[in-house]
Amino acid sequence: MTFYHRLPLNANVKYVNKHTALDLILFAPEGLSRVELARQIGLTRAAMTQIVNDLLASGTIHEIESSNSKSGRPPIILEINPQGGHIVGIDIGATHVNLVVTDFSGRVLDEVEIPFNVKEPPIQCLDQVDRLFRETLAKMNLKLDDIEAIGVGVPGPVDTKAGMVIAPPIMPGWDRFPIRETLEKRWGCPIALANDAELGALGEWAYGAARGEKNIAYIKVGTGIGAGLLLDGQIYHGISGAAGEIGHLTMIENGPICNCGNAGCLETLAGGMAIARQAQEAVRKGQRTMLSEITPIEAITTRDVSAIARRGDRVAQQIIVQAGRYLGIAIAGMVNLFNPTMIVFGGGVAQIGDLFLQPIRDEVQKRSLPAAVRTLRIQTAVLRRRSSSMGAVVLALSMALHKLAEAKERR
Amino acid sequence: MTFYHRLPLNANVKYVNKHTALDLILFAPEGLSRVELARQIGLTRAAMTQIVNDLLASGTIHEIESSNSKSGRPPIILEINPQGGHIVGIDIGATHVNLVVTDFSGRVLDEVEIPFNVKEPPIQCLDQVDRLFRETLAKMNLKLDDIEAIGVGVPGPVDTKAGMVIAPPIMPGWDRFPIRETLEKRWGCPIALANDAELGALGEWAYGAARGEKNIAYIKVGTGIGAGLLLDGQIYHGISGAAGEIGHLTMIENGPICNCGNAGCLETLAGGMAIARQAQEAVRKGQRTMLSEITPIEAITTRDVSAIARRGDRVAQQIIVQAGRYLGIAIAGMVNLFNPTMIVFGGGVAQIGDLFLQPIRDEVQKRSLPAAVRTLRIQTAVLRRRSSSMGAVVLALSMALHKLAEAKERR
DNA sequence: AGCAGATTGTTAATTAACTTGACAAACTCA
DNA sequence: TGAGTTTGTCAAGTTAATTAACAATCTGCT
Repeated sequence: MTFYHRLPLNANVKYVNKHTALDLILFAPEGLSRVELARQIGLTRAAMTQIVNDLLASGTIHEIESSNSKSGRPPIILEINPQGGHIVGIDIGATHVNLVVTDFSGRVLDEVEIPFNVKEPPIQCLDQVDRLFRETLAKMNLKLDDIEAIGVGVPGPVDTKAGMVIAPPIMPGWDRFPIRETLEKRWGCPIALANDAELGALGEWAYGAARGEKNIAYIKVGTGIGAGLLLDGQIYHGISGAAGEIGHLTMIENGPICNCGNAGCLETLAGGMAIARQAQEAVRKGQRTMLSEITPIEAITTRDVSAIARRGDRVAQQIIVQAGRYLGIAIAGMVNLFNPTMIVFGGGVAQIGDLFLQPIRDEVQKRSLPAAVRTLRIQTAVLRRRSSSMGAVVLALSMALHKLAEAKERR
Repeated sequence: MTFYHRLPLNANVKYVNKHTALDLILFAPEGLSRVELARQIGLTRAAMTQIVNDLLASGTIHEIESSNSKSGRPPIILEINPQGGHIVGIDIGATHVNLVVTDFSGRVLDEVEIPFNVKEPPIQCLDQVDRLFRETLAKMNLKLDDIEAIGVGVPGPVDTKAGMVIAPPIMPGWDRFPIRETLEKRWGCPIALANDAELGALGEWAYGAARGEKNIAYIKVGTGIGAGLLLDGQIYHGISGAAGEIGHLTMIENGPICNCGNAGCLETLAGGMAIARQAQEAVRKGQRTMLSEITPIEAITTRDVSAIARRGDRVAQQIIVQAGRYLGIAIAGMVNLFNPTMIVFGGGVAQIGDLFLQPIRDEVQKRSLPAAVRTLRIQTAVLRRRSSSMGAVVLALSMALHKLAEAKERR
């Protein structure tokens, strides 16, 4: 069924069509011609000429030559004008901050990443992010004025309107802290705040493994586990921004105790924390493994397990495969519920690669509806550590572009 | 983020606004005035007068007087014209067929239900539905011509465009059988085909427990278990129509064998089949219970367990509570994933009531994110056995109305 | 080279849908 | 009874789209 999409309030037709065209250009990797735009939106070429002229006049887009044509006049390709300014994407993770600076075409001009601890007080944390941001700008000889918009991802449920996180499990000190307001005041620049997994989905959809896919899920497997959902090219947020919180699905009714208070949560079995803990337990039990070379035992990290597994250690491999299996069961459930075209795995643990991914694929293959599996692809993120910060760029860029397209429209 | 909704192809603005207005009137329980419509769509009153005149001229809607006004001229309330014709909604379940005939305002004029076996060949099944349909028309002194549209729900993943089911687990004989084509040929009337759980969601949203909710899930707990999702007022279908297939979520890794081939599926623990099976096992084990009064043991049904539980039998109660608990765990996962505003339980087993619902609520409360639980309501379907067939009516009615609004528009 | 055929993009005239602003209609309240 | 308020309509003006013709620029063929 298609109930007709409601136009935004104060529906101005040209407004809608112009911005639709802008979005289409933004997300077409190779650019679009006027004719192609007209076809996709359902307008005539004549109308599209008008709209495109508007966008050109505002400097939002520009024309580039093209040579590939089978017959007839070659189309003039339209692209976002990269000279429009700079965009910054910031991914605030549990244990790191990743920051990228791009131009308006999404090309990464610089990237930095620092270790970080989200459990510290928000003001202190944001100070640290502020320093990183300003240092990077200085290094690039950029001023605050050169930045048109900034996207920020955080690892918790976001209230987009309020610009804050609500009751976040892994960053309780941030509950209702006015993140967007604080940063906007500091940087004097429009800020878009979103959940990091949602941004990962958006990033991989716009620039990564999931280009052109219709319904995707991005699974961030780091210290914790979260999912970002993109339905029909839109972030699906849920009613209170808590959609995609798969880390606390109950996998074993009386399994290991989770710090959320329940038992047998997915995170206690498949996250980075779970892998490290199981490795430490294996050593304590005295199993024959290279993991025991690391001292003290508490220092064993997921990265160690991954490295040692790659060197052929059976115990380490077994831990990773088992984690993958549990994650696979959860993902299989998600596939039955969402029936997406693609699932992209990102975050630190996902970097382990096929050793981790294959048991996931196996379980999904085994446990999901054949109809759903047939149309499904499962892959790792191609933007790697940048998935979320590039998603933040997309969000900020979209914001900046639509503003630019309006701003100069006064005729 | 809001990427601007794309208008349908051949975007005719008036077309969109007219149909948006029509949908708003259709789903406003008490009707709407021109001013209210204008406010919701974002047009002026003058423009709305034009659009409403169009709809009035086509006979799609009609005006009714209203008296409630605080001050100023009382608004003229607009409603769907019930005289537009008749709509039929048919819910083809695994073990029954429910058929309702309504007028254009969704008022039920007649309802019939017969036992049924979906495992028999599709042609035979559709013959049976055809007979039921024609008998009911005859009884009501209606002719085929009086029916403007028919909605049909089936218990499997539907390819809406093709009008058939794809690889359905519980009705394998129907795979790719041209259901819509067959019925359209027989009845010479537009048919809308959809999944029964999706229709349940739609029905409860339009006329039942979930009116005005934004994101809802309808859980059909009958012989099997399936979910229908309504996200932002639209059926969420997934890419291959397999969204919401929660019956085969893995709940216990090495649990009871399911007829889908896996082990520990939700359906083996919480569906109608599971409840009956466990009751039979309890009697075989010689537990002290009223269930043992039923002979032969194989004849014990879910309905028996429900009835005996209501009379205070501990064993029967325990079976139902345990089923509710498992379902609750699955639903808790779904809540973390979807973050809906409401979950509505329908289907035969859900009719048990609070004995079944309370353990579900408890588990969800315990296992889902607090942010998601706070905004969530869990209830039983108010349309009872009619949820899905009323959803089919909504689908068919929407189809018929939008056609009617266009048909007479030639000026 | 030169022309047919194809496709893209533009222009001018026309049409359709919406807005503006004024006003009539129908109620409540003092 | 009249002031205040809200709904609905009307006529004129505005804007964004369509239609239809044409210019521009390529490929392919002879």
